[in-house]
Amino acid sequence: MKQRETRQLKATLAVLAAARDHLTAEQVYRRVRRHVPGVSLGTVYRNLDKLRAQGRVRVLQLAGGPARYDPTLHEHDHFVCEACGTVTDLDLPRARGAVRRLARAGFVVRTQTIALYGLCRACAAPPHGPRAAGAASHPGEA
Amino acid sequence: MKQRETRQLKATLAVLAAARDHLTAEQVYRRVRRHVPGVSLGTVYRNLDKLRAQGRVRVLQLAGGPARYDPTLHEHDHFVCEACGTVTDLDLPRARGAVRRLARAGFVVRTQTIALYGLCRACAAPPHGPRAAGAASHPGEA
DNA sequence: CTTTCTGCAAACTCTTTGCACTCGT
DNA sequence: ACGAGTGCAAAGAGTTTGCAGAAAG
Repeated sequence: MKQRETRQLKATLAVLAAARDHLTAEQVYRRVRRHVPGVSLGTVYRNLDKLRAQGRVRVLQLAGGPARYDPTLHEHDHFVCEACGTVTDLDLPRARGAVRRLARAGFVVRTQTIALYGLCRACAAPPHGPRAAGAASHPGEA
Repeated sequence: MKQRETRQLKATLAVLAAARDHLTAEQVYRRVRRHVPGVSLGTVYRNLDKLRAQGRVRVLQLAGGPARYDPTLHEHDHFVCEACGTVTDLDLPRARGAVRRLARAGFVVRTQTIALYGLCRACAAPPHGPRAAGAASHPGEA
């Protein structure tokens, strides 16, 4: 029942903490593999879920795509570029009044996620055409 | 290039329009099958996507689960019960100021989705214990 | 008739899991 | 030594797609 500090778990947390973007499980896997060459993707998933259960990582489920893991713990919001897939952190004002009203009506509100979808600055005003979806803005992943 | 009004498409739209909840593709499939017994799930997916592309249906991608199709077209928000899975419509105030600021910074904001997660009234104050996840509140699905 | 759409089934993506073995503690 | 953690590979959910034939216009 007691948590162990395995190399795989430590490396996973380190990768997430070091990343300023919002990595997918696959991306975390590729980076963890640099430090722990033999890791399996299954283990990365298990550890990511463990970290989530402990509240050490947040999971972002964005429209049509793999889950993204966010090491930033305080409640914040996201802008998702539909062209290049980049996720940008935002700090939007929360609808506190409405939440309080729900609470009074008997609901228990645990989390609130706000996501904006559209085109990021780079893709909206392309000097040389918009970037390709997915990889373009995060090269050299291996 | 021209759209056809097939029985399958008509039935799919009718099912969505009649549903006051937020159906998954599987649920739409089961209901469409009542009217067009031979439909395939693949066709339902194709038609749902067609409707989405035409802006006749909105797609809700909620944390860890299948996509849900929402016939309500105006921008609105959702409360998701983590216990029974029910999705409730909300109308929260939008962060218009922040969106305008983003637009001025060069971003193109196309959609904004707000989702609250927690326990609905029924699951928060259970007279006879909380409902089981998933089916409990939507029985009789055929 | 022409062209889009359909049913079927296989393929695909993302994620979870059973099992035997490994490694923290 | 004990048991949580691991690697592997297979299974699982959800969704997409290629193809030959059906059917809308």
